[in-house]
Amino acid sequence: MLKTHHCGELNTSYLNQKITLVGWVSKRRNFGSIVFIDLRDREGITQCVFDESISEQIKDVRNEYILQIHGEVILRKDANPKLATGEIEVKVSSFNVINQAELTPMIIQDETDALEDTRLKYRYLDLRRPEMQKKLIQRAKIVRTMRNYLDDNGFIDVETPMLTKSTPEGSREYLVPSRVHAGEFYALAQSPQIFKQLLMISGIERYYQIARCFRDEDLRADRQLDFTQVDIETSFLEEHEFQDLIEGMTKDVMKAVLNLEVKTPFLKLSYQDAMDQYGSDKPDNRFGLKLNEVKDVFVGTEFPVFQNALSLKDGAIKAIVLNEGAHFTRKEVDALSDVVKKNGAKALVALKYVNAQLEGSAVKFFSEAQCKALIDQLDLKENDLVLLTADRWERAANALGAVRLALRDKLNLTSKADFSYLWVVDFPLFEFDEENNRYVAKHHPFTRPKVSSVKELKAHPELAKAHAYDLVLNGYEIAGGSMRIYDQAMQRTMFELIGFTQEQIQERFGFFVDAFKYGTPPHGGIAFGLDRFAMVLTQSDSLRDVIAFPKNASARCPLTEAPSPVEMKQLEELHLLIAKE
RNA sequence: GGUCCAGUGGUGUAGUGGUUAACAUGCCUCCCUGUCACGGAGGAGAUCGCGGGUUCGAGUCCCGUCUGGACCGCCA
Repeated sequence: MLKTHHCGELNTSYLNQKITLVGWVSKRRNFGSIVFIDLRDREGITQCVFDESISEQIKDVRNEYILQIHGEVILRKDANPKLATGEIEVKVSSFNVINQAELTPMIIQDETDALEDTRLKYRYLDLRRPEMQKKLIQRAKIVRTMRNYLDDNGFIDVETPMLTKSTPEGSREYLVPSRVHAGEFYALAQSPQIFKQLLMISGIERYYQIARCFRDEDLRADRQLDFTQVDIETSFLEEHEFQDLIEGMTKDVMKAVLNLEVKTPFLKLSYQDAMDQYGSDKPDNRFGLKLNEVKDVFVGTEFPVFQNALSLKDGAIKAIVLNEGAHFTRKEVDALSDVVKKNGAKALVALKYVNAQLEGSAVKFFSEAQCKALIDQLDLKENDLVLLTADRWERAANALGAVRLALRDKLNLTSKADFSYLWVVDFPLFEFDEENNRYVAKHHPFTRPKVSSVKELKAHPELAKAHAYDLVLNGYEIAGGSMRIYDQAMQRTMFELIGFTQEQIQERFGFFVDAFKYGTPPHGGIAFGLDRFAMVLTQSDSLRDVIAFPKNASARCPLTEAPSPVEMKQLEELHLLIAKE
């Protein structure tokens, strides 16, 4: 037996026992004739003491060597309350060096000073850090809790193909050339969407899968090329029944992982309200600074910045009031103005309310009545800062919503230890793609419209709402789903409205449309972004902290150096040629 | 595709156009019997990402390029 205990379990109840531990040398403290070694494994750290009878022998032992130590558990002279094993130590009688280690390129402790690039290159060392191990363990606990809940509620875990058919709609796909069929390609699944719907048609009724998905899009701190979805689909449930089920699962996860009780039901906000109040379809509602609509106040103003919004049917003038914000410097306001511009709106107008008067370069364009109306409507207090953006409704709301988040970060208005869930519901069914001059499905083309008939949908597609819902946690979309269309005519209408010809429908989704003919149950589901969920629950800043071997922001793996060129022979087998640049 | 930020011993940072590039940590040697971020003495370790330019003189200014990060577009 290599070891009798692990490095996190010994305490005073083991006093005087002879034990054997194996672990990595985390730290040496050398006092000449007495040497302390912190021995580390995945469960924790135990201090081992080498007294004068043996200290000379470990003179050459270095950090990250793997030691097997035999010894006796004894009480410490001075306990270390920071360690779980801090009341005891092991008096070493003998030891073996199981393996040596070269000097590591980074320090293996929680407070590492290494940059992420270095950490990813030596990920196997980075993952030795207790903090990283804790995150992986918490992630596993999230998955286990979700599995248990779903298993207990009659769900069946079914695997669906990763190599599947290309459906060039939605995100860009990874194509995989077929060796057997020259010139033909699989696509890596962007999601098991179609298969899980087919499983409903098969009568599986309740399905889930921990599914790896692949999307060839640019990465972000909260986006990876391949990521994990907890994919769920059910038949015969109403939207609210399904949401209740998901809330129950979320509650279990919070209890199991963080020992937190969360209150259900979660708040439900319509897309319209979320945008109006928070300027986001994934609002962080842990703090105030809600948006106000003040277009009415400025009707008839000469102020050029507001003219366009006032003339547009869907124009809006949105305002945020920041209490005690009047001290903001020009530079600070300019930084917020940059946020607005970056998010697509034209300009940010800043007004200060001091000495019971509005101040700011825009004020000269406003009538006294307009100023008074603004002060009343926003209920301004002395030293308030008012931030205004005028544009098309969605754009103005979105831009000011970004300002709201910038203020959150600047003023530290939230804590990562606070968790707030909400649903965003009643999304528009379509959005208009100006580039291609057509409607596209906001969620996806299988989403059930909230309309009474095909006729109604055809008459006013732009007005239709969707049976779609996003679960939002602290400003992150952690899950998204919908009730699906189960009517053939409705599904065909959806495809037509987003501009597919009959031939295209047949070519891309023929098998799917065909399946609908044979008794499709009402169904719907959701997909959790597991990585993102784990990121928020572990209070991490980046998805990369909860993925063992992630890609970096430029879609490379610094550890394996993927992607890489391949040999000509491989390309030939796949019937491929690389075009010269 | 775009915007912004960063690149200096192993690691992480400082560095106002001017001497031998500084600090912390890690590493090596020696000393130390109660440390736990141990302490003390000494030491090694950098062609300042790369290329070009301005200048008497560039880590510092300019241009290009590469790498990394954040964001916008994109992510049905």
